[in-house]
Amino acid sequence: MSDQLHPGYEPESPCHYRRALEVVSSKWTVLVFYELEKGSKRYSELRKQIEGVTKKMLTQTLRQLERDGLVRRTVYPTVPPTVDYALTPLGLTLIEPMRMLHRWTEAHYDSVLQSRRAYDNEPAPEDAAEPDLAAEPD
Amino acid sequence: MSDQLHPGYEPESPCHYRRALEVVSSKWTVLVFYELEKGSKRYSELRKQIEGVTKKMLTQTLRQLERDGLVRRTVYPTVPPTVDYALTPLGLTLIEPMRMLHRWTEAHYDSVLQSRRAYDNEPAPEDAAEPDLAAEPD
DNA sequence: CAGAATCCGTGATGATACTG
DNA sequence: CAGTATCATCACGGATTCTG
Repeated sequence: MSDQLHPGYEPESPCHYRRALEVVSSKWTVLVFYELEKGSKRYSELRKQIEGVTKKMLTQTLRQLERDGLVRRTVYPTVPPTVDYALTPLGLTLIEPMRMLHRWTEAHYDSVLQSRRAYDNEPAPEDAAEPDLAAEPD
Repeated sequence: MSDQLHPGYEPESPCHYRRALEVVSSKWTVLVFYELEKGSKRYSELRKQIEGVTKKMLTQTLRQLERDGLVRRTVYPTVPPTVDYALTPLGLTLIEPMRMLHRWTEAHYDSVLQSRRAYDNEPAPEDAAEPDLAAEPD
């Protein structure tokens, strides 16, 4: 338990914007959420669905979500251990806000990418005399 | 190799959930957003409002937002440089989703904190026979 | 199967100093 | 005022090994 997901900048974030992200913004959290949205799943299930996640990070993410009361962990005392994860009622309330972000991305992510490309093509606006359109040849 | 603020797990996040966070989830991004929501501000203004941010991080955050097309940077050629930052129309569209998260936190953050405390008081559920209510006296 | 423990690289972040 | 540049740290996250 050496790894804590959230470093201790402050005991509690003063801003509600930050508090929300504090709960959600981990790399794998959203993906776990996305999977559990569809229903409860086993540990190995999650590992298969969430490509690229290591056991360590998956466990760590799930533990944090459990600690925050967003996910409930159920252990069945079978001979090979069986552990089931599901969203709690509290966790379910987060689905709506996350869907909002989801829809925003669907609607505007192209614009973001476009803006990034445009930005990356402008070398360095040291002298803003006249806009030079000859950025790159065709 | 050529990585900016976001680690290159993949060229572009396949999941819209993650894409949204890719844009928003930086530590200072939300705070900058929170300030610019009220109107355009100068660099030094932002530095004063956002406590604890260094010039480096503020610049880095603003540059990223500018690159993503969410913030517009305006330089006035005064003798002491004056730089103004404001949300773009695209940036404004992000306010709504972020408000959702904001409200979620206002409504449920107490539950999260409560859950954390409860979780931290349970030492180690090695044997889950019966729920022991005598965790620790007050 | 579902983790725990360990080692370790990398990169984000913070502090400081310099610039135009 | 509004940055840039450089350095140091340290937690995040990955890979591996061990366990019940």
